[in-house]
Amino acid sequence: MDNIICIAGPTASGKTALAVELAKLTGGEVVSCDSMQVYRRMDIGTAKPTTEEMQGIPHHMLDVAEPEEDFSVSRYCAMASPIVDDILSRGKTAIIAGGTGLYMDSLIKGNDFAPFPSTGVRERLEAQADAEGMEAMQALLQSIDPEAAARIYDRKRLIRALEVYYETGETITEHNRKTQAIPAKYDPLWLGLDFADRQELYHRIDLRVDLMLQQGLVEEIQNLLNSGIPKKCTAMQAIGYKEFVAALQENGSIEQAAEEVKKASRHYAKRQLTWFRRNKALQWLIRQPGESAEEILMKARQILHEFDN
RNA sequence: GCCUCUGUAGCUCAGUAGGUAGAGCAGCGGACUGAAAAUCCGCGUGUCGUUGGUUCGAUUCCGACCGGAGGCA
Repeated sequence: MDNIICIAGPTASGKTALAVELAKLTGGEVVSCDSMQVYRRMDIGTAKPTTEEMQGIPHHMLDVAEPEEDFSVSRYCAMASPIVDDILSRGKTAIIAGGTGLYMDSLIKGNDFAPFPSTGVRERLEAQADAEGMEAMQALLQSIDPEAAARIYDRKRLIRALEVYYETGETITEHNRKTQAIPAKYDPLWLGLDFADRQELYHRIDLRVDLMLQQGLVEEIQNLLNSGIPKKCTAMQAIGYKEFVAALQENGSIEQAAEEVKKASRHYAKRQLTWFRRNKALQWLIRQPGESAEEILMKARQILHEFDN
């Protein structure tokens, strides 16, 4: 097993704090695995760890892109993988913590991604989908990659499957089969955070959203808007941003937008759990009602200890 | 006190011309290979307020009672 600990879990489950504690314990460094914390000037709404929360522990993969930029899994892996290698080469533990399951799995597996299409390809497919309808696109994919057509039914993935074929001449099914055959790049210890009582998680989410508002989330968003950031860039799709942007620009109430943020966060937390649950190597640290973060930390230490011996 | 309306899923409400009921939201489950905080798929048993009556059969009709809203005094 490599000297790597992955900490997965839904939003507001305590990943940031546990990562720092384990880093202090093992002499490690934290590698954030979060698709939104990579953006600069988006601190409050992404719950990016503060300097105080970091407690002197080096954190990587935070503030590595401008909000106007398009970030992606492949870019994340290209940047994070050398960082992990560097930490390991210095004999330290890499603690990969975050809630973006696709990024985390891809980093660990060392996924190779089909290239992004040259300019215009995606736009052309989008236009074609608008003009001819999804059934036509489905039929098109059926003719070049029946296997993918059978399992893909949402627009985004359908278009991606087509563009990969047009760009590389290889179907997405072939591409995926090849990358899946490659053994995983790293062999980490997987830890997962969850709550026995789901309502407890949801309550924490509510509190966190209220706290973000107190900390000045609306001002942070106003600053981004004042800087002229395009509303439809990837960063502005973040939960906690898109809802308030809409409220600000359409004269909606902040209170109502806050409720929407809480709701979207609950849905998101569920999707995160669904993603992580299929990882059978992951050892869950389930927090029982009334249990403290310290008790969870103790359980984590126990698991680490077992693996050291 | 009287009159009218109302009580169906966690919430908002539909419906059954008498044969025990269904939408949205919430909630739950799932998928996921260069947008992933994105994108998409699936899941609806609940004393039909309580209690009598009519009926082969009542959530549905009738009565009483208990909530709620409004009106008149």
